[in-house]
Amino acid sequence: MTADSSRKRVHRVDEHACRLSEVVERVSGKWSIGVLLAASRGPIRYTELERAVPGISRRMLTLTLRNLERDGLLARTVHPTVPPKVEYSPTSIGVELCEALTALTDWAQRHEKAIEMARRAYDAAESTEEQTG
Amino acid sequence: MTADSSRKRVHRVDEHACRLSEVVERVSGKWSIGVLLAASRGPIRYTELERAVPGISRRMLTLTLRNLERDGLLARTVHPTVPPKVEYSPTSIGVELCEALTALTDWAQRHEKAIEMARRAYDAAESTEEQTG
DNA sequence: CAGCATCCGTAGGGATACTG
DNA sequence: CAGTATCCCTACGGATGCTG
Repeated sequence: MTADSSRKRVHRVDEHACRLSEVVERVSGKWSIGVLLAASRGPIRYTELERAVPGISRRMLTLTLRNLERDGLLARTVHPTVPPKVEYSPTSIGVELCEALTALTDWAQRHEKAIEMARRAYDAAESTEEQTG
Repeated sequence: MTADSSRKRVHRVDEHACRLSEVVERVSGKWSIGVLLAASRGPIRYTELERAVPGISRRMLTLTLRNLERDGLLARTVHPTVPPKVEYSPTSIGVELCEALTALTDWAQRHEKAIEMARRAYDAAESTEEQTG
């Protein structure tokens, strides 16, 4: 911490934040994580994914797959047979992303109790405030 | 990889995916990352945040701060002076989260070119398909 | 089987005027 | 200064019928 840096340097956070936001947006959305992880196991078919990600609709499965494919995280392979067979596999950068995401999973596991308590405390404080007013 | 695990075990992905989704949801939303990182520098005031996160409205700044505070990632300190002074600081788990997020930033930095190319390739393929049809 | 097309509801977010 | 309250709008996502 230099004398200069104490002058409230807001800058430089931006590039970092921007890059990070893009990654997060990539895996945000209600189903992206589920689909990505399910497909990260190796080749998996459309209908298998549908069962592997409970509650997802065909529409959302397709949309999510297209997005992941577009970003190069998943590869789509069509086998020109009848009936059609389509398989989704993780790409190398898709696998790497999953690995990077484990840092978040670890964090979540370490602090899930703390977060739960923080929420309870916050909500409790909110409702007592209403009583006071 | 045991013989058993080759039997397309879809299960167990779920817990992992679920935990992960919750973390991602926590930092998803258009402004969460920006605010979190800006505040992770140490105590910072409301108006300073407003400038540190360009483009954010008061409404969204407040909403984002409340969410981060509720999850215990940020702490809010009110100094009962006039004019009022409110400072936001990262909590320990907030700091840890930022550290965990660097894994994603690294990934993004390593592959930003590849992603860009994947997108271009995908979009190009899409538009040529339209021509063919 | 693996999608695409359509309709529709909700929640996230933008702009901004007002206030303790 | 540090918010709240209000209005509005669009993008995400759910449900479902159709098709190569």
